[in-house]
Amino acid sequence: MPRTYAHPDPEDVKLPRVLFALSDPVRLEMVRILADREAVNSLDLGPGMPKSTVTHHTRILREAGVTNTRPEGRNCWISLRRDVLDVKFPGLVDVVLAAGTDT
Amino acid sequence: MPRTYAHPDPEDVKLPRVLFALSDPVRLEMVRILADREAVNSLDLGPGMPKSTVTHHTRILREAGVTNTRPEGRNCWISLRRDVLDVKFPGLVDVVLAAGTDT
DNA sequence: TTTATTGTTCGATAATTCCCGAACATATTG
DNA sequence: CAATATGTTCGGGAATTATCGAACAATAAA
Repeated sequence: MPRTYAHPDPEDVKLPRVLFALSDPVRLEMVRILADREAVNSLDLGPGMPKSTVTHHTRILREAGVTNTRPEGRNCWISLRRDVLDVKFPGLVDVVLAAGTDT
Repeated sequence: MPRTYAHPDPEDVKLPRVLFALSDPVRLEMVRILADREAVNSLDLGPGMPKSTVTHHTRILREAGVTNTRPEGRNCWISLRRDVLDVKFPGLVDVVLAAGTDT
């Protein structure tokens, strides 16, 4: 599958795009799943979801700068880019994670 | 003009919708304008912008629960619903305002 | 090498969103 | 009442987004 994945440089991670990436319930849930763990296999972010749909959402998160995607074998390890997010938008990830699932 | 405006109850203010409302540069700028002041006349939120476009964006902010709209005469005073936002999503508004205009 | 697994890419469709002009409603002012 | 100012509503057109099946590429395993 994937050879390389383009990630925005930290200076290109913009708030509106990040907020948009987080504004979808599906992607918000993905972020919640990622919060606890170091990295997660991409398809595990959307259990029972069509693969192409998972790809769609993970791509939006990645291109917004919210996540990092590291290919390994035929898997994709996805993680939160907290290093970037916590510097550029301190508290944002915490705020989002603090909100309950149904809020 | 307007007689009444529907505002979501605090328990109906949901994070995805709030984040979506904030994910647009135009609306983000509106929120920045609102941050300092107690209330702002609606059309002052979109200087030089078509009125119907201002209405469009202010409606999305209002229906998401981000702003309050109070009609007075033929004006609309718009304000941030910090009372609700700061309780439901503590830190969110601060995070957004802390980010520079170009980030 | 054949098979199975993981994930992407490519349509296609339905739904949403954005932008704005024109017409309208409401309220103030002359 | 007539004229003006503020903001909404309606309509349409362009652009984006969401969802997903089908075909495909790449890797790992048998």
